[in-house]
Amino acid sequence: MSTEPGTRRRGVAETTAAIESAAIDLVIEHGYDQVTVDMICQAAGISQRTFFNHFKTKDAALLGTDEPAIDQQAAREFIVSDGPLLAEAAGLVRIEPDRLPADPSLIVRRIDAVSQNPMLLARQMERLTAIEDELRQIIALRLRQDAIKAGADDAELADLPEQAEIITHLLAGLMRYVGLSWARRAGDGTPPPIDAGHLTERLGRVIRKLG
Amino acid sequence: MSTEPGTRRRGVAETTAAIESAAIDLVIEHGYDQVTVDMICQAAGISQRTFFNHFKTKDAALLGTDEPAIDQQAAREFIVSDGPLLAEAAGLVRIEPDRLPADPSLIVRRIDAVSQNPMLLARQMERLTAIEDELRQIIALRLRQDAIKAGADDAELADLPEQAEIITHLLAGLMRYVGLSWARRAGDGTPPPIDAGHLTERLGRVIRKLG
DNA sequence: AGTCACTGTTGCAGTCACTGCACTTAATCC
DNA sequence: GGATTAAGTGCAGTGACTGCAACAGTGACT
Repeated sequence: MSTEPGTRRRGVAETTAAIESAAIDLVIEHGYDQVTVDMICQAAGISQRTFFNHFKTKDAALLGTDEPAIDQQAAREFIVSDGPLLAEAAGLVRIEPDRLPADPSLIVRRIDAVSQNPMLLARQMERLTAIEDELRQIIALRLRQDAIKAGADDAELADLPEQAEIITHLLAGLMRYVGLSWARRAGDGTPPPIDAGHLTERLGRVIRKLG
Repeated sequence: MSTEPGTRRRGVAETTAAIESAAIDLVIEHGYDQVTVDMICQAAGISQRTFFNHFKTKDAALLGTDEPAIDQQAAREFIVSDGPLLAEAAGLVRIEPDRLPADPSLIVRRIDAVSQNPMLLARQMERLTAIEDELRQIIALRLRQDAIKAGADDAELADLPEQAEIITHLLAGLMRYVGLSWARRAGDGTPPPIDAGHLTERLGRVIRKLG
């Protein structure tokens, strides 16, 4: 009896992927509010309890397991770099490559579903706040580096933490733009890599106008 | 028998304010997760059903009824202004004065509670997205004004909407900072007015470092 | 005084998201 | 072949939230 005589037997990754895929498809078809966890479970062929063993919340299943994180190597380079601060900082946050879903179309479907839904968008923002502390510290280090190079006095150095905080908040807003514009460019095909050069150039033009 | 012989009699505003105040205090004391709607109801002296007649969700009670909105008069001045773009734009978003709670300390307590909690922060962000479209259009007008003054060519003008979008996202991040630092400065006393000059000066120093 | 509409409030029953605990079954290791 | 572990399940319970029906004051009209 190899055909599911009760408890399914598959790897964690497979089940997780099945849940994610089923959840996204259902939300795209019926809308976020109309989809219950029970429906997702039925579509994925599992029990509700198993669903919550794989995902902490319904939203988590829709956002997926690929959380944004700071690229530590890039962060070390960032601190001592001379390049444009904001554009470079935006490049620090990436999705861990080993957590990317096996099915690439899932990402596009997900962005489609998430961008339609304010609730999910808010949750996605919430994820970013998790790494904001880390980000602020890295930016503070970079500011310190820059200030020392420029021969700053003590009063200026003392103000850097506050400045780092402002920049971190600006960056949080910027990252939302990066995500959105990337999704927009992806359309319904395979997502293209983020164009760092393009972002840098455009940001440069924008920043000059802010002051 | 004037003392609550069953159904309380007070205006909507009074009950709403009582709920908000009780909710905030409980969250500050016990933390978001530890506070149930039932607890809030008990503290405010109402039934659960009444709670949900006043607020759609538990989060809504904590965020309050005073939603941020754009000051239209200020917006008109902003479009033709020569001042620092980002700092001035941050001043456009205000809480409608007639929706301010009677008890001024409530705002400070609320920001305190909200800033502690990622869940609530996300919800607050969600509210801001409601006015982001409007904000983007205003910024686009200002950019156009500036560009024409500077004698920009068609290619530059065509890029302005995209730039406006980036700035709007940066601004969304900045507003979070403004709220936080304002609450921090308020401490536990009466909230002081936001110091526009201070913000402008500090932002100017920061923006120079972004490029 | 009697009726009427309105407002603020309530209880109750039910759905949905989510959790803790105890338990089964299938694969794996020794 | 028995012990261990990984994946999954059932169940009972909590907390957020909704729809429905009802009830009590408040004022207004007659």
